[in-house]
Amino acid sequence: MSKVVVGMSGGVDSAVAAQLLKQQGYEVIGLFMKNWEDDDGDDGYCPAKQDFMDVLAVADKIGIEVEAVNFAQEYKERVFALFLQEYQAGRTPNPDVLCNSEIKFRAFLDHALALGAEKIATGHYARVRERFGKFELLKAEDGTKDQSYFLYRLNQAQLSKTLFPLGGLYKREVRKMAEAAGLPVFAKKDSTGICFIGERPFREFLQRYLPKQPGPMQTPEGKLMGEHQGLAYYTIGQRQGLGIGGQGEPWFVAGKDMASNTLIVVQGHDHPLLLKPALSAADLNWISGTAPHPQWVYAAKTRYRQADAACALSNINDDGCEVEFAAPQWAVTPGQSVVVYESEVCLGGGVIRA
RNA sequence: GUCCCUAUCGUCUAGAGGCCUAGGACACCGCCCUUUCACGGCGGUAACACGAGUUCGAAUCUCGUUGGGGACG
Repeated sequence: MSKVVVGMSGGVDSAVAAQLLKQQGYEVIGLFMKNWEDDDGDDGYCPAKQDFMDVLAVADKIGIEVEAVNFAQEYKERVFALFLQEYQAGRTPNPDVLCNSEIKFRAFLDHALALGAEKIATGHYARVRERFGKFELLKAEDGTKDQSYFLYRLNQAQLSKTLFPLGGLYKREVRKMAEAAGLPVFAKKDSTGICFIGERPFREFLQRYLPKQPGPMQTPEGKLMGEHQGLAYYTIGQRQGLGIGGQGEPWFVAGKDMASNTLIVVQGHDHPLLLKPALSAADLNWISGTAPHPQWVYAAKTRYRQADAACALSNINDDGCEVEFAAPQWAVTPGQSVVVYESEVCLGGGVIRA
């Protein structure tokens, strides 16, 4: 009987994942991670505590052992530090992408292996397929919940040890199974916000780490439209929080000039400066271990939950590549990830530079 | 310091006596969406500068006061 360690968050998804594995005859151990403790001194309730209670309740129900681990140190060093560094540089990072490759599928994986597990599992909606000795990352069956975007930084070694029990299921089925199995979290609301940190007023949160740095908000022509609180607090395509009222269409962030501490804003959702026909990416990761053929037609997402956009890759090398889209993409943002697909297969991707 | 124009939600405005318990857009707030940040969808708060008239009835007419804008000073 092979041993699997399941990452359990306290939500429905990981609960059902654990339950399915148990049903399938694995020796299942649940592992609860606490990776964020910056707020522990603050008053107010601690959601992590409730989550752990939920994990215990679920584990008790399906009859598995649970352990809690703390990777707060690792999270801070390998994810959060870079997160802040990117914001400071004016980019908009995606911490959850790093969290997966550095914490869930590294620190956590290592820990599980040390416990004698053969595999780890999570409640992610994605699939792994072994083909010709290689492991492929596939989109989830439930296209509306597909989370392969967040997993594009995984490699062969990581995928070879990973199970995604929910990959072939629809979210509503998962909830039904949870209810049928009597799992107490069957109706629990999906969690959102940065993984392990949670949903919160974002600007306020960033301000705890990055000081305000007010400066001008200008149109591309140089007309002063207002004052921003600090370039780091804004992202390309952002509309809310600019405070530009009055005549006509809404305003959006189109760019940042770090040198002059100026936020560039434009009016109208379809302003040309918000549309980019191509981008360049760096810090690439190809899941198969080798870069895809240039010139073929692929699909890519520039942000999570975007529709796939037809594109071609070129100038692929160790440092980066270029991605050209069939149709211009809206609000392509440095720091976010481009993730490349070939139909259902997630090939990998990189971090957008420009 | 004579005369003229103008004064509506935070902002830009619709409104030319009853259809206005004042409409829209943008902003703002909330909810939904969402394991990033955003986008998006839905909803909400909020104004007739003030006073006195004329009218059955005034945001709309008149007269003052106050605040803005104007090639005689």
